[in-house]
Order: sequence, then structure tokens, then C-alpha cells
Amino acid sequence: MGMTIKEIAKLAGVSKSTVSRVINDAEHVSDKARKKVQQVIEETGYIPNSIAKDLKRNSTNSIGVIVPRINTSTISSAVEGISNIMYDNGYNLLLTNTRLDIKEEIKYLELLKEKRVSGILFFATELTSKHLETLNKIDLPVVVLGQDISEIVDFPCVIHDDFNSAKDIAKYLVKQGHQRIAYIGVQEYDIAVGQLRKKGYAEALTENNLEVPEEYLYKGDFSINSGYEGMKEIIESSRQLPTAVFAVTDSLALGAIKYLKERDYQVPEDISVVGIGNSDISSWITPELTTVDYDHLKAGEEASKILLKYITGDKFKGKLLMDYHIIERESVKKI
Amino acid sequence: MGMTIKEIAKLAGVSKSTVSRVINDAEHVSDKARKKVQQVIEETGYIPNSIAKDLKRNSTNSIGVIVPRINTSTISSAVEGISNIMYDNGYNLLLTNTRLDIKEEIKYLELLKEKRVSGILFFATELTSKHLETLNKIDLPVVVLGQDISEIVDFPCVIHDDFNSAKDIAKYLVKQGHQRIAYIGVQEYDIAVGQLRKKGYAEALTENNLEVPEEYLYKGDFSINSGYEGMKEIIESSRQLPTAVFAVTDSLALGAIKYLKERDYQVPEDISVVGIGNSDISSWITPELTTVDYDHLKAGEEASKILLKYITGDKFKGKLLMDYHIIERESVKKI
DNA sequence: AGAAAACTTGGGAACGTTCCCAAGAAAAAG
DNA sequence: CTTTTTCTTGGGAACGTTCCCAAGTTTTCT
Repeated sequence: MGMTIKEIAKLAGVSKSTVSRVINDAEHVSDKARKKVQQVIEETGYIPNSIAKDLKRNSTNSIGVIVPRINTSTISSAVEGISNIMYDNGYNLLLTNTRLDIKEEIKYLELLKEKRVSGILFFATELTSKHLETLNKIDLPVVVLGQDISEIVDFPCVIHDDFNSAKDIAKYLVKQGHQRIAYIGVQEYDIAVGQLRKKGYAEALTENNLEVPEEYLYKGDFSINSGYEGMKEIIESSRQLPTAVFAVTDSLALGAIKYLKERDYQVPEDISVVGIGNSDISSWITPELTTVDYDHLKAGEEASKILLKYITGDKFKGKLLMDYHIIERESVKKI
Repeated sequence: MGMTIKEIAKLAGVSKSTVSRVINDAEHVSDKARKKVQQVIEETGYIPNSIAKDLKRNSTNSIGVIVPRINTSTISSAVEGISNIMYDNGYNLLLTNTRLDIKEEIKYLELLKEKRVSGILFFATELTSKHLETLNKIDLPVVVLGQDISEIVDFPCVIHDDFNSAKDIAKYLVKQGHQRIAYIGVQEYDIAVGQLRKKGYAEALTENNLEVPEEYLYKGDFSINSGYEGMKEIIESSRQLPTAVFAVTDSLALGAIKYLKERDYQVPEDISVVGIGNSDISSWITPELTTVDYDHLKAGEEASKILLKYITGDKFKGKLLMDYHIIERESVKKI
């Protein structure tokens, strides 16, 4: 244990330079010397110290990742994608978890700089001025995931296309013949889900000259129960029932379906329902949910590729909108 | 940028020793010097280089984590637990993902040693002799998660109590009055799920003097479809139908329920079903599934605590069996 | 006031590598 | 056989810290 290059050199009867050359299989080493060194390394179980190496080289092959949580399918899939690309390119992941505490983000940004990571993948939540200051200070390539902050700060962003996907699945409902489409959403301080998806829904309807009565609109939180309550309120307050429901997430759709089932409405025969997100549940429930699939794994991969280029000096400008696709399953009926 | 302690020292008009003392807020620094240094650090945005520090100190505050995948709820929850404990104790996570490739495990074990991590949390799959050799060679504290290898190799293991939990939920069925309990399992090369859970089931029944006819036993794979097929086979081949089904995972239970529903058997009125694992789906399906909950997050936390002690020289011997509890929901009827 | 104690400070070696440079050895060219 | 070229080798500085030690300064005590 605690072997160093120097000791290997002594044992092999060569200089540490030669050992270094063997380790990094560089040129200018005779076969004889190489063999001998390899043998000694093998025998002693020597494993080089990459801390020393990193110090000398003044660079690491580590990438910092900042997430607000790990055990969500969205984030863990993205991290899986990140690890795919990064490992293939010889980088390691230094994973930090803010546990939804914004102040920790600042701390971890600095910590990752201390560790001299080559770049950072940052799952952003909110952006304060303190963030901007820190991002500036650490002077590292950063790619932001999940939030579009490309207008506030000059870092590449990788985001899902909330607006167009919402619009498309709303258009899909219209195309299936639906004219009365209710909306179950969330508060608008959430930009992606609360604003963009709603805007997509609204635009799809107006473009098709469809009006939305006030009583078709519900805004709650992200819980399943909120979907249940929303559906209840819409059903109870509508003079004429909608033929379809546009829920802004799969959980909300699930809650809506639960309520409908309880009241003996058939889905999709009486009322069609769509969600967004293609969560695990969406394919387990009956009827299987028609929804929008975002490819989180691929988002992680794309963000990684952008970061790698950034590190080598080729900076992506603006934001990358990820692809999506509608998964047609059983919860929508053509009328 | 690229500031060093030396440059800060020059700017502050002190020696680098003094700057070092300020950074590590050590004693023996006059207020005046401290103020001045802090001011210069603030102005220049200097962030210390922890690579140099680690090299000098000959230790890092990093923990290596080796996982076979990231985006499963089991693993991501465990990693969340790990990050909780580790961050609270000042450690960072170096995350490596083998993508189910056993050879990569060896590679990552060595890589983490190169990085001079303080310890490793290893989600093991299989253990080859090459593994043992490498584990030996790297000479680091390692805690193994998810597999009981405490008899083969002298590292602490943290595992779920497959045997007792299976036995308990089988006993629960008996207690609810069930006498004819069918079994849907998996092949026995999987020790935890294939062997231990089956053993728990078998023991619960024999202890209650219940016999199991051969046609009540089915062995497939881990897929939902396998649960479906298993249920089908059991129903079709039994002279007398079972009143309950013990499925070795939630997915299998789900498949079984799917088949029963299709054939218009009521769950749990006609046949009760239990699973194991408390997967996400288990609470979404109708009827909600009675199952066993393993606390993966806590397993990660406990493993982390054991590793931290190990690092400070206090090695846990043998294996830690995690707690579990039965979640009673709707899929079992008392008879 | 002088001695002792306590605090403050700076210099320099060390951590384990890499990589430049110079020198020695071998091979090729004349 | 000498000169040039190419290959191989080792020595040592450097990367940015920490930490020991010695020296200088201030405070406390008698």
C-alpha cells in the first residue's frame, strides 16, 4: 500500500520518468524497460495517484452535476444519460444533491470549482442574483438543464418543449373530434408546467376557433388529489360536460380518471383524458393513458454533449429544445 | 482567474502560510491580517484548489459509489439516502455506473482507488474471483449493498430481509384465513428473490401445516407478463382454485391481477393477491396492492453510516438486515 | 526592567505526479 | 571510422497546497 512511482522506479531499476512513460504508454521506452516496469507494477499492485496527476496537469476528468433530488424518474434518467456520454468520453461524475435547497446550489457551485471539475451540469430551479454572481466567479463551462434561463444568463440550456408538446396533444384531441376540452393545470409560478403548457393548450384551441368556458378551467397543485378535485369541480360546475380533459401532468390525469371512475363515467367512452409526461404509472392504469413522452435520458445525453464541446471551446448558444412525442394509448376516443 | 494562495499572499502583504491559516480558519492569525486576507479573497474571487490540498493531506473527502444503473427507483432512492448522510458528514460522491457490465465494476474499483476516495459503496451484482482480487488490491473500506456476500468476503453488507419479509407476508395471508395459497416466483439463480423469498413462503406454510400442491407453484421471470402467464397456468391446472396468490414481486402480482380481471375473477373477493417491493405501481392499480415495503433510502443511509465508521477504523462485521414492513391495502380479503 | 510565556509570522520541504531538457546509447549515414 | 540522426534515459523543477520549525513580536508575570 502507499506505493509511489518512485518506489516502482527503484524496484524496476529505472527512473520515475520511465515509469511515468510506461503508465501513460508513451513512446521512447525500450521493450525491456517496459516489461520490467509492468512486471513490478503487477507484483506490487501499484495504482497511480490521479490527484497528483491532476495537480500537475492542472485539470481533472471530472464533471460536476448539481441536482435538486436524485430519486425522481426524471432526474435519475437524465443522470443516466449524462453518465453514458461522460463515461464514454473519459469523464467521471461528481454528484451533488441540493435537496431542493437553493442556497446549497451556490455552495455546490463553489465546491465543484474547488474540486476543479472541467464543467458543470446544473439542474436549475430558481435563479437569484447570487447565482449569477457565483456562476460568474467560478468561471467554468456550465450547461443548465430543465429551465430556460438563456435570456438571463449566457449559458446553454437544455429544456423540454413544454409549449409545443402541450399544443400538439391538445391539437390531437381536436383532431379526434373533441370540441369541449377542459383544462386541469397548476399555478403559473411554475413557468414550464403552469405557463407554457397552458399557453400551448390555449393556442391549440383558439387556432381551431374553439372557445373555453370559464368552468372548464381548473388550477391546482401537482398532486393526484388535485386532479381528482379538479375533475370534480369541472363536472359539477359545467352546464354541458366536456368530452375531453387536458391534464397538465400524468398525475393530474390519474386523479381525474379516478374521479370519473368513481362516478361511473367511462374513460374514454364518456370522457377522454390526456396527460403529459409519460410517467411510469401512465402505462399501468386502466385505461392506459395517452400522454406526451419527454426523453429525459436523451436530454441528459444532449446536455452532456453540449458541455463537452463547451469544454473544448466550442460554446453552444441559446437553448436546445428537446424532441417529444405523443404516445397514443387508450384514454382518448375518436368522436 | 487561476489565482493561487501565493498571489493572494502577495496582494495581502502576508505570507502564504498566513493565507492558508485564514482559509482554514486556524488560530494564530491577527485580526488585522485576517481581515486583509479575507478582503483580498473577496475582491479577487479566489477559490482554493482542493486538489493540491488533497495531495498534501493525502486524503480526499470523496466517496465512490458503484451502481449497475441509476434510473431505477430502488437505486436512485438508495443513492439519495447515501447523499443525505455523506453530505452531512462533509463527503462528496463520485458516482460510477457500470450499466450492468460486470467487467466495468473492476475498472471502476480501480478508478476510484486512483482518485483516492476514502471509501466505496458498492451495489454488487455477481462476485467473481477477479472482483475479490481487486477488492483486495485497492485496500479501501468498501460496503456492499444489495447482495449478501459477507460469507465470501470480509466486507460489511447491507441487504433487505427477503426471507423474513416473504415469510411474514405469507403468514399474514394465513392469518387472514387463507389455506390455499399459490406461488408465483422466479428462477432460483437469483438468490434474494428466487431462493430466499420462496423459502420464506414455504416455511410460513409448513409452520402452519399447510400443504402446497404442485400445481400451485409457478416459476417465471421478472416481467409482468410472467405474472400473467403464471396466474393463467395456476388457474387452468388447479382442480381446486387457490384463495390467495403470493407473488414474489409487485410486477408479477400486477400481471396476475391483470389475468384475473380479464377472466372476471374479483380481486380480492374471489382471489387475494400480494406482492413484494412496494413499487410505485402498487398503489396506483385497482385494487391497491398489499405488499412489503423495503426502505431503500434508509438502506443507503445505513450503508453510509457503516462506511463512515469503517473509514474511521470501526469496522462493522457481517451483514445488516434492513427493516421492512407490510403495507396492507386492498388486494387481500379476510375469509 | 528583565525573563518567561504566548502569540504571530514567514520560509521551505513535502505530497506524487508530469514534462522539459540534457546527456548517453544505439543506429544510420557518409 | 567518424559524423549525424534517432532513440532511450534520468534528473529536477513545477503544480498549489499544508504544516513544521525557527524567528520575531507582543503580552504577562515577577
